[in-house]
Amino acid sequence: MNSSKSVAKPLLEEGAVPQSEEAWSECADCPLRDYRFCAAYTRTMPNAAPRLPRLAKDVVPRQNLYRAKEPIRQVALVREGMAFRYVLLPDGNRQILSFCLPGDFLIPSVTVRDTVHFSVQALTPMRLCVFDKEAFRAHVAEDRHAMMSMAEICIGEKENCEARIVDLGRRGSEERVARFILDLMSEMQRRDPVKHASISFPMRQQHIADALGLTQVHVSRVLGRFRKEGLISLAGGTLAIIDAPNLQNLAGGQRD
Amino acid sequence: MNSSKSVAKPLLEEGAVPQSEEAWSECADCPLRDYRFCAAYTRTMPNAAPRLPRLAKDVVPRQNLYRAKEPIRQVALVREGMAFRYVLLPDGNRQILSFCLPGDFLIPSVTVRDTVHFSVQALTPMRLCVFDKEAFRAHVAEDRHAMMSMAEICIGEKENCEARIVDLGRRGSEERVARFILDLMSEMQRRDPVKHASISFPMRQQHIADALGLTQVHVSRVLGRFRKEGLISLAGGTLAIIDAPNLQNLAGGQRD
DNA sequence: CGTCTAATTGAGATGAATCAACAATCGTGG
DNA sequence: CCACGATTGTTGATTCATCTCAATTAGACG
Repeated sequence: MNSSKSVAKPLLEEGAVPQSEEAWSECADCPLRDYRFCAAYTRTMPNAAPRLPRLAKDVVPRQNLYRAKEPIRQVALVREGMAFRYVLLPDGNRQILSFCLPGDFLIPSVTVRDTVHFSVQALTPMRLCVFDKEAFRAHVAEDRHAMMSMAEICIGEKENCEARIVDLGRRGSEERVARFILDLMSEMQRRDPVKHASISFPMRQQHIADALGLTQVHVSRVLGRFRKEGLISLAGGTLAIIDAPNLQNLAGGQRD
Repeated sequence: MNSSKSVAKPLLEEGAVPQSEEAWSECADCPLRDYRFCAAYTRTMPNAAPRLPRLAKDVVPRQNLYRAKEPIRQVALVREGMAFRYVLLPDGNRQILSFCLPGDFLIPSVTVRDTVHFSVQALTPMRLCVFDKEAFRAHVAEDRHAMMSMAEICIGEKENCEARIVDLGRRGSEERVARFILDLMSEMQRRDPVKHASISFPMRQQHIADALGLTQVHVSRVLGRFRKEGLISLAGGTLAIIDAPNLQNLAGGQRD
């Protein structure tokens, strides 16, 4: 099944010197400047230097960023690109738990945990902001804003999980796919409030299937139907919602 | 479908005087004394009075303890009995997200949220420990142990959600039911380390079905098979695991 | 171009849902 | 203590959504 044999390497090499000057200046132009943790992080800029050094790191699609149950070494935040969190079952099946979009931590629970039970893999080329784990925890422990931001993020993630449970437990395949598309669209819009007619949609049908508890073949059929009915257009990694109202209907109303 | 028409009343009446003396002394004999938040709460006992007043409250099966999207008024912790968290879909279907066992908060995210998207209903008669919401938040904000405890609890809940996503997305009905039973058993054991051959199992087949994304009819068949094969015994609200190894096999190995 | 991966399409199998009837259990009041 | 209605669980027959297997086409990329 999905076998990428690459070995996970630490994102931040041992003994690497955090390039805080360079990293620090980058935040100023970052479109995520005001989003969630980044807002807390850049709060005192440009007057004070950030208390927490940051390092940039680029990764390549299909690269394994973390393997389930290994000790987590650093804290990584997505600056550009997408990744996904997944668990591999003994029978070779894969369940994707969630996708990491720009502004997300790869593993938010690193705040409290040294290990998690899922793995993380890059879906596109990515640029990550990497923090030292202990420094990050110390920072969160003493900075009230950072702490609140992490609490907010973890609870938001739990709410997403719960929404997904409802999808998997009680909705049919068309409903699931429609909601998936709409959710992704609105998440992207929250991060970049400029309204785009279309968004980047780098996941393959296999990813959608593994996230929604379906088969790639079945996802193909559902997307085919959506296209045929003029609800969406999806090609070359770009998605556009053509008939939002009817897609909403198929999705069984708003999510909340 | 599941229509209990009772109106949710605040667990703690307006203006009620917290009976802190009485409540305080009760913790000493509570079997949950050393479990999670309770451990943090009773940490300074019996030398100092608890900083956070507590009130006992009893409720009755099927009673609605919280309705989705209403403002949360108090913080409630289960002392005895069970409840479940669920969402009701427009089509009348119900998805149970999780069960609240002794020692659990009904709504852990009350630490940060004033509202959540699921409802909570008592499954058995319950005894609850109720805190004032603002006092609780103030307490958590200033007590490092309480804070860590809440972080631990919220992240643990997220991990449970993720495990459930894997179940719903990628496992068949027998696997789901077997895991459900084993998980419940081990949760009960964590709370009461005394080894019992059987545990209280108050949920109806409809609850199991709504938790696992199945039908009550199908759950009946699966449980029937389990009984026939001598894996479990389940009657009169009491469950015993007879053949743990084979049940584990059906469940597709350990959960982690 | 040729090769590899991803997507489409069809035919048939299957696990779980649905529909329906019935049996067992529980709680309650007489 | 029994009789009753209400709730819960069991079982069979049938249907349906989704999976599986398999063959084919379309894209991506050197």
